Amino acid sequence: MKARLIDVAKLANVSRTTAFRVLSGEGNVKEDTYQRVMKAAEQLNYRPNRYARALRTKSSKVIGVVFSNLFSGHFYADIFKGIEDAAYAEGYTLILGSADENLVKEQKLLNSLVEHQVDGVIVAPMDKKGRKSFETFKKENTPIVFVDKYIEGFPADRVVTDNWLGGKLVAEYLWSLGHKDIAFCKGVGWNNTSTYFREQGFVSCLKKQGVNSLEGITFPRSLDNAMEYGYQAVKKRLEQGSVSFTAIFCFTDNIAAGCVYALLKAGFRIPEDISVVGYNDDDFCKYHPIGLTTVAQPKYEMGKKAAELLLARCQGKGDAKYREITLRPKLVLRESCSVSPSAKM
Amino acid sequence: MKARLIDVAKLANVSRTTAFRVLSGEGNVKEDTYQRVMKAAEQLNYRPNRYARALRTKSSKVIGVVFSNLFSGHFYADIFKGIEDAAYAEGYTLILGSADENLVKEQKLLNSLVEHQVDGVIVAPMDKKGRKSFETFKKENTPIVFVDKYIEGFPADRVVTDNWLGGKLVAEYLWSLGHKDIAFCKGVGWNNTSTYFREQGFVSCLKKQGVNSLEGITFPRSLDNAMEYGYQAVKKRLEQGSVSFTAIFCFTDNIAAGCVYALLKAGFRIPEDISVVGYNDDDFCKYHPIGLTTVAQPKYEMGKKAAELLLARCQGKGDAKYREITLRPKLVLRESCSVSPSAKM
DNA sequence: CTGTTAGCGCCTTCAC
DNA sequence: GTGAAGGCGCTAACAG
Repeated sequence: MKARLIDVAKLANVSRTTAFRVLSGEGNVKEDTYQRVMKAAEQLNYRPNRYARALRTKSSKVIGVVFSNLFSGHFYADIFKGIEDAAYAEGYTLILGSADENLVKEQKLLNSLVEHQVDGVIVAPMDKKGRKSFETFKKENTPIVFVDKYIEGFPADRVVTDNWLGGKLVAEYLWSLGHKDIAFCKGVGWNNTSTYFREQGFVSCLKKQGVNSLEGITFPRSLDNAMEYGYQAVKKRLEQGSVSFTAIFCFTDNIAAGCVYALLKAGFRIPEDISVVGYNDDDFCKYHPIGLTTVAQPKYEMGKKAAELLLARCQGKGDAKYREITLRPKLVLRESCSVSPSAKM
Repeated sequence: MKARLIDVAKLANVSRTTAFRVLSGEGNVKEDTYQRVMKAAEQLNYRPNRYARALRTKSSKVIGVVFSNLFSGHFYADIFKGIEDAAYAEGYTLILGSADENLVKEQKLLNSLVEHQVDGVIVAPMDKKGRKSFETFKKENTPIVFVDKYIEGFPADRVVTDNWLGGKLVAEYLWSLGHKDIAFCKGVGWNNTSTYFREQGFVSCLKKQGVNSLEGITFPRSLDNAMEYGYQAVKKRLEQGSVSFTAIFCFTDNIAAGCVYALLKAGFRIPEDISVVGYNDDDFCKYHPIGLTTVAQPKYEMGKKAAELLLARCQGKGDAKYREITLRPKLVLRESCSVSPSAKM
């Protein structure tokens, strides 16, 4: 299935050696030959097999990293742990890469994984714009399992939580406390299924109830620090003028932490003046001086299930039909929400 | 250097196939033969070469994990990012494993990395008791670079920060604020160079100044959640009776978050009644309602330097002498410390 | 129960 | 400027 050096060579009508010389960039080759080989390689989507190479050169170009403990208590960290446990139990090893919210890097990582002949991949795709990368990858016949986020209509298993429900739970809760002027703060440039459904569930539920005002608060900058993002978003909003909302729903706990900080600095009391809800139930929520009300997702479970699904496919035991596992989120009540001050008036 | 299947076979006086049958546990072999092969394998410390195996079986037993972003803003996460950037720039790939504060698991991870023929490893060793694992590993001639923590006297490069200085910085600062009754809260069972020196720097500096009391606060339980640990440690201490200290130095920010929470719940004001200092300068410190004073370490830098050192060695460019790079920590002042209430009296 | 043999895909020496 | 051939270490089909 996967193109080998010899396939490229044949297509270009040269020997393996010549093809190698071209592709490795070493040795002199006639311009014409060079072009033919390059074209053939591209056509076949050739990627060298790193295992063969490592075997031959005795250099794997892989580095092991062993930490005494991982960064647990955060969203992806806990998902990773779930994957790790399930994978190690079956003797599998993990290569981890972060796309840093950068589509090109996501693509590159996928390519690198093809070279590594991985048996499968677990991906939290960052944006539907990345779809093409996955389509290319899929041609290698390597199974993909989406976790947390997914590409709609793509032929792959997936394990997610019900984000629509998550948004709805928050909406209902805030509504039940009498909040009718509500804001939400999501990451800018987030264009993925999770936040999309979270927003849909939240907004549509409130609109149906007949909310007075529903305001989106954002700050247009890159996302390397979600806490800073939440902080800046609220700060900017406050500078623009007085505020009518009595509650904010933040799409992650980190954003919530930043919002809370900005609100507090500006003299608001939480929850008396403004209620805040986060999402994910990261560890710190519980130990935040204002216990953060949030929506918990079964993160570890998600990772574990994703790995199990993938391993089943790797071992040819996967269902013919792609599975779509949807786990339930859960509202975790703490102290950052109270009855709306306007309702009390 | 590394033992191959054929070496085992020769030593046991059997064919490769028989040796294979024994080691893979498949097929019937005479008890006597079985024993001979097992003994030979152990003697030679044989580990199958996963590249050869992957090439042959067309299954790598490796899974790729691609996340849209990583859990940045935490200690090991940022170190990992530094490693990742340096490694990817040179075409290297990373296998990440967490030992979960478990020596056996650390050992297993190392073994797995040997099978993977990694070109090198970067390790934050969790305890000097794990030394033997590294010695075994070292026999494979694979370079090791220690990051953050290290095994004393072990022949390997290392990149750390000056933890003794970090402890001293905190001690001097608290002393300058007039604190003379001070507590510290470190993780239980932590027996590594980082916390050891951190404690030494802190304690010895204070003793020299003539501190009134210096109390260690701990809670003997496993460390899966450092925030909970800090919380429980303080809670337990408060239950035991009244408190004389006016400041607590926590060995990580997570512990600090837990301590702060417990203190607040118990009615103490921070920093008016008790000052708190953390360590690491994780992102959340800045957005904590009580801005957390802490000690920043150049985490990303540490990871990057470690990777550079390792890559140099992998490419035969390493110094004959092992390098010991020590970076400087920095005290970050925020709002969780103030002049000692006893000094004001 | 044990051994012989061939080949995975790549890189590398050597010969033309 | 190009090609043929061999081997890295392991596994699996086939013999005995």
